Amino acid sequence: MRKYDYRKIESKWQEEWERNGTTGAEDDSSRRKFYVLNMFPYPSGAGLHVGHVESYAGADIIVRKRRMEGWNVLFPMGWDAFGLPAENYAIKSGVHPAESTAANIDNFRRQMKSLGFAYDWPRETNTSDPAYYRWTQWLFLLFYKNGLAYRDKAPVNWCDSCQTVLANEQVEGGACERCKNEVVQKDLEQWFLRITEFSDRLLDGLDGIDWPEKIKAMQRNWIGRSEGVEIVFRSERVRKSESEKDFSISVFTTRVDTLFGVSCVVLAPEHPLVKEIVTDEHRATVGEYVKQAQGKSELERTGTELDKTGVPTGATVKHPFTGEDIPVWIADYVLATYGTGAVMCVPAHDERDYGFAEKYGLEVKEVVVSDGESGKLEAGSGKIVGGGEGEKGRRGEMGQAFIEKGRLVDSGEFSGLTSEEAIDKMVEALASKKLGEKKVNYHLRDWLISRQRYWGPPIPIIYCDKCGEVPVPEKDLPVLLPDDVDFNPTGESPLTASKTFHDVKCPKCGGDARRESDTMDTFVDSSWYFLRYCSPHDGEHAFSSHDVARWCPVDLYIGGAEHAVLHLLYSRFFTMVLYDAGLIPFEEPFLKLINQGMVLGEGGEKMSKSKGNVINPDDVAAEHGADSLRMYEMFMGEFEDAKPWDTQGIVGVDRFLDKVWMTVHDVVHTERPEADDALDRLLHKTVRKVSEDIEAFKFNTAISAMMIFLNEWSKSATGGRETAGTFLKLLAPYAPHIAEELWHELGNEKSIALEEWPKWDEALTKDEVVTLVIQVNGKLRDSLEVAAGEDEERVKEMALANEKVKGYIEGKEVKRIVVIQDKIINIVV
RNA sequence: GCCCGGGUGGUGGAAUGGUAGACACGAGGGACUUAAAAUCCCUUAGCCGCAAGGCUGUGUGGGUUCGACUCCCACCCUGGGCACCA
Repeated sequence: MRKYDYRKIESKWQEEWERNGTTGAEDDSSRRKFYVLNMFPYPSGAGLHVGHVESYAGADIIVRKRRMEGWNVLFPMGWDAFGLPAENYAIKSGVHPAESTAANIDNFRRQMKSLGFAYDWPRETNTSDPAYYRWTQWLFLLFYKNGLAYRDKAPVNWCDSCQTVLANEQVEGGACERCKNEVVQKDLEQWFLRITEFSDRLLDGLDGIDWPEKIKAMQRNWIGRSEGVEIVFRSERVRKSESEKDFSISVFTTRVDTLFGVSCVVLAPEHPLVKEIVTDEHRATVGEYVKQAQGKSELERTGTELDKTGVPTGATVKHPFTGEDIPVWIADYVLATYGTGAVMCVPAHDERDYGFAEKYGLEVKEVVVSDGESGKLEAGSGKIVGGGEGEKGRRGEMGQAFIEKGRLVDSGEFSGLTSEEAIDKMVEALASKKLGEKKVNYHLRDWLISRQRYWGPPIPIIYCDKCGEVPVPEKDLPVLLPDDVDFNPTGESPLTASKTFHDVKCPKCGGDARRESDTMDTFVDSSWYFLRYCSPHDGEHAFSSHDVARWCPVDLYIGGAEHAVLHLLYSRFFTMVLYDAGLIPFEEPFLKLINQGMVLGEGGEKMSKSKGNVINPDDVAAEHGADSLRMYEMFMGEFEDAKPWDTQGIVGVDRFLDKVWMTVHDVVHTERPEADDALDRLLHKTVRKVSEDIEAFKFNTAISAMMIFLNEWSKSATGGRETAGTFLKLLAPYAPHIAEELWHELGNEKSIALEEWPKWDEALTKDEVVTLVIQVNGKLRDSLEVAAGEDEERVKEMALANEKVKGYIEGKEVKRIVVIQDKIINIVV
């Protein structure tokens, strides 16, 4: 049985706060601003998840405390409302995505309000609202005008089950991140955003922002900057027939120092030179191999690990230094999309090359870079031999290639140089022959934003037979999504089915034209939503530069880590583009990022429908109240760690809140004296602990401190209205409803959310009497109660006079006494 | 393979060089009650001991230090991310 009716007081105060606009940001530039943002949710049919609650409650606590401290805080919420699930639901049920999305949003909003999150509701934003996506389209045109949006035919990722192309970032291990279906490569004409132009800025910017190292590392890896050398291998071939022309192959390598170990040059099967260079003798086998490689999915090609396949082309190229003939092969372990689509194969110094060379019995050149200890590769076998003991033997066992740097051997004029020196010298030598130069490559690809689906913002482009690609004039925005469409996916956008949409007049020449029928990736919507919140009702601009300059960048961004190389990378890219366009005065959108830890099921496994271990926050709130739910999630463990749900554990928080209720009521109804010295000191300690812990996101230990205080206070006969008021202010960010109710029962009129955050007196957080631990040789033997700040000599005397201590030091020589003031004394004998 | 984390009671977790296990759950015992619920009080790392007390203990093995969960080295296990990027 609960001690109070949380249902009644929670809904009462939620209505009251909404009526009085208690939680809004103010248009007041005289106070310090603070912009806290939760990643906005996709409003799914399943409603809010306890993981959402974790994230939102953490942000809400920070926000409420900062507001009480006098900051002008912006804390908005909105909906990432476009996306596939709504469309898939429409295919199944016939309900229009706009309709199901609106219903889901209503449910999400109801849930959020029922949990008392202090969002600035008048700023609510919905990406599927024409008033929003009009500006998403406007931003696309801005990119287009600046040469940052382009259409290109390229091999792209296609998901057959979602019936659309995907960005590289949306492919996980060769499968669609959404449906886990295998992704295939297709050559299609698609729209791209030129994110690669920002590779270095996206990389460098990471150094200046306060984000988890993990996310930064993921972005660095994803951008994948790699410095190396592009080497040109020339054919200089002796022509056997007219069809055989001279050619040259560029390869990219980060290890030009191993150039004297090259066994062959390997092209990706898709490399454009393949058809040109293959000799008549090998044309059939090469053609067969290329066909077979293209039939393989990404998953098959990358899944085979070290089992390399390939075929020779019959062609040869000249080694740039020795002039030796180097055979040219094709193999599908070489990626067409990275570097030049061709590599030099150096079996002695690269494990993949080693595997390839071994399989096909290619000539394996001996080690050309050595650490001076390792043995050489045994001619022909490729095994490292003659290593001897220790280091060398170990390396031999692990086999294969020596991939570290060292000193060059058997490398002509470069022999004897270190790898680093050799790289410089070789680049110089290659450059003078025009056979090579330094080159930087990136893993990052341009962002493919076309989607062959309905429920997204239409790409504002018109194709005219006469004028070609024509951007929709700004005055004609938004390009509205039509309603007369067939949702069943056919591989073409459902928008092509709409005649009213598809057939238009060219804005330039007035002739017959057709609209681009693809929509944009929903990640485009979410790349700028944090700007829209600053002036959500602006009908003239995507955002007001004035308001954005006031509120942005976002000071604190809280959300899941799953967006590391998606939303979090794209938003940074958008921000840089808008900065360059002179529209915003900053280059990084989110100064500090915190990832909440995942809330796991009771067994410690991920919550999932199939496991049947999903906890519904509505159920928990109905049974325990919103305050208990919020507070329990904060108490479960460290905010950033994954933690399992424990249905039994929440009663601890119930009991705590009940005890708060009883204790404050006792204060209200009896004439309790104000806190005595001991309780007052504990209160000051608690104020400090809670204040500091909130700033450090250590909500669990802040709650623990409040529990400790309450346990003492409820037992004490002292601690009146003043104590109660201070305590309730500390509690208010965590459990806003009960705090508000009791605050009013104490006789206050104004909302506790508008009160001032309590301060602590540093002197009162220190005890007058401290427990001093006595150790002998580092082992705990006894303790002393002494006045704080007691003199060191005096403490030593007391310790040596201690009866227990005497027993341990009797007959031994005291070598040293270590005294740490007010903490410990260690006697070394 | 590479890059981040993490390993502490029956459980969630505290403690970032100074009394390991705060706080909470669970469990055991007691009070109140005709009874139950609720509440309150006590016990709760392990081992030895009637007790006073002692010994052991933070994944494993070493090291630094008066003192190590905390710092250093090596290893084991585990969660997550990336992965034929040349």
